[in-house]
Amino acid sequence: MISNSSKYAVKAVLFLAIHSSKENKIMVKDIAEPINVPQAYIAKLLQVLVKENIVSSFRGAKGGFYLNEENLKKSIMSIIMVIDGEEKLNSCMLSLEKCNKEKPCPLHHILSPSRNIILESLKNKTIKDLSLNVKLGESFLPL
Amino acid sequence: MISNSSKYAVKAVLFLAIHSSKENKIMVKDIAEPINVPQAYIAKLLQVLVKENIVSSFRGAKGGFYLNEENLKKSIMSIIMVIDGEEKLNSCMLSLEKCNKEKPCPLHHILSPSRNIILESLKNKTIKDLSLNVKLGESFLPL
DNA sequence: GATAAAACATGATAAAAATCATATTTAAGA
DNA sequence: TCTTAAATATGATTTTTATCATGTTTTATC
Repeated sequence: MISNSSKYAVKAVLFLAIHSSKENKIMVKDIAEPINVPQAYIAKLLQVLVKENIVSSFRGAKGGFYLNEENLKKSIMSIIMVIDGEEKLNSCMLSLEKCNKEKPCPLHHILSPSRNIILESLKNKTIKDLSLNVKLGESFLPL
Repeated sequence: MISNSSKYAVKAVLFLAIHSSKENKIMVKDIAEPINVPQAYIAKLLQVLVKENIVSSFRGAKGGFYLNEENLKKSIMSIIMVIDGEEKLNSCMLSLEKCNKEKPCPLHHILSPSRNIILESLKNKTIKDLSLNVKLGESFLPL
């Protein structure tokens, strides 16, 4: 349902949300190590996040990645959408193909309500929300 | 979180639950086609399900697959366990590695409750439960 | 300007998941 | 007991996902 890549991307973005700012850019190698993801791999993911306006970057010497206010307002869902694409997320869980309210598969009733709650949460929660959570000591990163 | 293989396995098992009996065995090719899964692929999955006592089979001419009463009592979870293994299911959703109640990742609070509901349902619902559901017209298979 | 430090772009490789193919064993029926 | 129909076993291929490598562009600093 949700790829490894998306998980990595979420980790990286939250790391940036907590540790970076426009004045304090962070370069890939200093993101990759603490979140425990191969550098070349997260570099690639960061590039698509930059292109999609979820992460900001600055090239050249003294460059690096950071999140601006606009970036911080993006939802967790938007990260996953950008990395995995919509179909993947919507065909998620166990739900078999072409399963919907009118013609539900045998698992639809069981999984759908929880699944919807999860999707809604991912849509509503912003990057800022979760980073605040970490700053308040209610959750932890990295793990 | 849950592999394609597991989805296929669940489809096949439910199909057998609805259409087979000890007196009416069904052979792979007559399972594969209606559930829309490659024959050789589902054949392999069925073999591990047989080995794990979730499906019954009979070799040779007039042979085929079917579910007996004992099989029907197995949970949906047990199918997934057998195909995907435990780790996969427990490291599921977005939860980052080594995330637990004591040291929750930033997504833990968001995902955990729904995730637990889903896992519990999968544990509690038997194959028979779901097939009954289909027989009563409350859900559909195949889709 | 020249140099160095960084992101960016692109493609190659490796590992895992999904799919296909083929040969072996078992049982029924003639 | 021979033939045929089925599951079973095993391994090969393909596709997808994850990872690695290398060259190019941009910017700060000397």
